[in-house]
Amino acid sequence: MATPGARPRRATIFDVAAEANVSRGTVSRMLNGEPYVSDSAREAIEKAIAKVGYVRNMAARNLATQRSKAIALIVHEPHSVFLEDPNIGAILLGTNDRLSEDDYQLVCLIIGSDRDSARIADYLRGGFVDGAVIVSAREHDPIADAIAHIGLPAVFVGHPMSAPEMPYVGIDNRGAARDITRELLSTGRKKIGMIAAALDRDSGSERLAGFRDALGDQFDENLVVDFPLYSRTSGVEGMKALLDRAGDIDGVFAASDALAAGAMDVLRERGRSVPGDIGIVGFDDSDWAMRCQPQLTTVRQPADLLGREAASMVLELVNGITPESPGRILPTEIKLRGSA
Amino acid sequence: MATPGARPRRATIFDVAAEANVSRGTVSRMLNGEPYVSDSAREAIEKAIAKVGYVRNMAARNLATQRSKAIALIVHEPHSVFLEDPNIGAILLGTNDRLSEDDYQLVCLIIGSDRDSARIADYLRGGFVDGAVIVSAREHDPIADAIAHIGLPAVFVGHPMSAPEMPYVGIDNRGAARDITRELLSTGRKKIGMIAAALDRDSGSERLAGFRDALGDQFDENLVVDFPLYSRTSGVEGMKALLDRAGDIDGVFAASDALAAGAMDVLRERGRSVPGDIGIVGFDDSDWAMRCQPQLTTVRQPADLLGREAASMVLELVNGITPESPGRILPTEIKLRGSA
DNA sequence: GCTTAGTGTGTGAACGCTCCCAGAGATTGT
DNA sequence: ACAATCTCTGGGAGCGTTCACACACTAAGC
Repeated sequence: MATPGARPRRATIFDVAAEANVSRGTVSRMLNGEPYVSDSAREAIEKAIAKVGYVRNMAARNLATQRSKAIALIVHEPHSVFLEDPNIGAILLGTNDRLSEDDYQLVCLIIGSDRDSARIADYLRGGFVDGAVIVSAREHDPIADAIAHIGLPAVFVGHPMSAPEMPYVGIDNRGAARDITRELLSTGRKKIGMIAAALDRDSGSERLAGFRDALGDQFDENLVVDFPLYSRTSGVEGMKALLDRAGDIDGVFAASDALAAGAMDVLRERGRSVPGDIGIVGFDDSDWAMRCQPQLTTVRQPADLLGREAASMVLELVNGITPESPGRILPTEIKLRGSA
Repeated sequence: MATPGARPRRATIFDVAAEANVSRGTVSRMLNGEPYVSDSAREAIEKAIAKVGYVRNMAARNLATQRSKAIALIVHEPHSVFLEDPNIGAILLGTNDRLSEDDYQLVCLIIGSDRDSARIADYLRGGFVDGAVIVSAREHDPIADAIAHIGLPAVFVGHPMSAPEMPYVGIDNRGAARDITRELLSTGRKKIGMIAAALDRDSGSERLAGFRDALGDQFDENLVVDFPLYSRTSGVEGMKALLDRAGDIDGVFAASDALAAGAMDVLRERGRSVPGDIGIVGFDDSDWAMRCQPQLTTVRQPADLLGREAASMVLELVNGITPESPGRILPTEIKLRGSA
C-alpha cells in the first residue's frame, strides 16, 4: 500500500562511470583502493561521485563479495539483567571501538525470548554478518549450537562450558575469586559465606570454585546460597538466608557487586556494621561498588578490554587467521576499599 | 592470504527448485507466503529445503527488493552516559520487542566519536536499514542532518529542537517537571533550587522550563545550576554549589535520578537530613530511585514504551503510512516515595 | 626490432534473489 | 461448445556490485 517513500533512484556505479567517462571496472577499482588507476581517472571519478551523489549499495556489494563487513554482538540475557549489568555495556562499547578501527560495523542482537532466538539464528545464517561475539552464553545455548553449525567465525566472552573448544576471551574467575576470598580471610574472618549466582555459566561456577579453593577445609556448603541472576534482589535474599543459617557469620563473598549491594542493604537494616561486624567483598568493580556505603572491596575486571579483545579475535578469524591459542585470559585486579 | 573459512557453498533457491522439481519462481512464491502455490508443490519444496539445508541469502534479497527488514537504533551518547543511563537500555529493549513482532531486525549503532558519525552516515546511506530510531539527538546533530538528507524514514525519541518537523515520540517533560516541582512546593518548601542538565537537549531545557513554570514569581535564577550530563557526579557538584549559594535551601528538583542520588550523597555527608531538612525529587524512576536512602520521589517515564512506540512509528513510515500526527506524547506518572 | 614486464582500462559473467509476464490447465457461465 | 475466469507454473530480466580476463599502451632489456 503506497510506494515506500518514492525516493529518487539512487545513483549507481554506472552513473559515475558515465559521468567520468571511464568504465565501471575502473570506478570499482578506485572505490576499493586497488592499484592501477591513473591519476586522471581517479580525479574524474572523484568529481563524478560528488556530482551524482553516489554511495555504494552495500546489498549488491555483499552479494558479490559474499561478506558484509559487519559483526554481530549477541547478548543473551533477560531484560532486567541487560539493564542492570554494567559489564555488558562496557563490553559492547569495547567491541564497537575495536571494530570501527577496521571499519567494521557492530550489530547488536538481543535475545530476550525464544522467538528472538529463532529469528536471530536466521539472521546469522542470512549472511548479514561475517562473524559474531557472544556475551554470556549459557550451557547448551541454542545460539551457540546454531553458530557452530553454520560455521560462522565466533568468539565468546567468557568460557562456555558447553563449547570449550570455541575461541574465547575471559578472565580467570576462579583465581580472582580465590584471591579476593583470601583477602577476606586475611582480615581475620572466621565464618565466611558466599552468595553465588549464575551457576549455569562459567563465571558463576568458577567463582564458586575459587571460593572453595581459598577456604579449603573451612569450606562449609551450608554457607553457600545461589541464585539464577547476579542481581541486587538476589543479594537481599541471599544475605537473609545466610543470616538465618548462621547468625554469627562474619564474612561474605558476593559473586557480583550487585549481589553485595543487596546484601549490604540487608545488613544495614538489621543493624550489622560493615566492615565491623561483617566483611563483604564483591566482584566486577561496577558502579555499584562506588555507591555502597562503605565502598566495596571488589575484583576489577576489564570489561571494555574483553570486548576489544573479542573483536580483535573475531576479525582475525574472519580474515582466515587461526589464533595461536583458542582462549585469552585478561588480568584482573583487586580493588581494596572499605567493605572488608 | 588464506581463504576465509572455506565454507561449503551454500544451497540456493536453484538447488531447492531442482530438488523439488519445480521452478525457482514457485520456490520464491512459497518462501514469501504468496498465494497460488499448490499443496503438492508446497510440500515438495518444504522437503527439499530441509534436505539441502537452504536458508535465504539476505544480501540477494535486499538487492532485489531494495529493502533490508532492518531498523537502526542510533544512540548518540558518550560512553559513560551510555553505561549509566537506564533509560537507554529500556528504550533499546522496547524497540527490539516491537520490531521483532514484525520480523524486523534491530541494529544498534553507537556514536561515540566523530569518526563513528561518518561511518554511520555511510552505513545508513548504504541501504543496510530501512529506517532509524534516534535516541538523544543533540541540537544540530550531524546524524539528524544526514538522515534528513538521505530521506530515510526516522523517528526521534525525544523532540529534537533542531528538527521539530521530524516524527518523534516523547514525554511532556515540561508538564511533568512542573507537576513534580509543585509536589515539592506542596510539602511546604520555601527555597527551592534545581540541578539541571543537558540543556542542549529538549529533555533538559523543558524540565528547566517546567520548574520555572511551577515556581512563577518565586523562581530564582541563582538557585539553578546546570551541567552537560545527567550524571551522579554532576549531582554531587550541583548540590555543593547550591549549598554554597544558599545554605538555607530546603528543596531541590534534580533533572534526573542520578543527579538526585549524587545530591543526596552530599547532603548525607554534610549531615542534612532528607526529607527533614531538605526535600529532593528526581526524574526518570530509574533504579537509582530505589537505591537512594530514603527512596526517591520522582517522575516515572515509560522508557520501554517510548521504544515500542518509536518502533511502531518507524514501521508505519517504512510502509508508506504517514502518521496522522508528527509527534506522540506518552504519559508520565509521579512516584511518591520518601524523599520529599 | 622483438620479446618481456609493468600499467591502465573495458567488458562479460557471476552473486542469489524477486518481479513480472506469458501461458497451461481446470473450472465456471451462457 | 466456446469464451471467460481463476489457479498455478516456468523462465527471462534486472537489482548494483566485484571479479577475472582480455586487451592496449608504454618502457625496458637484449
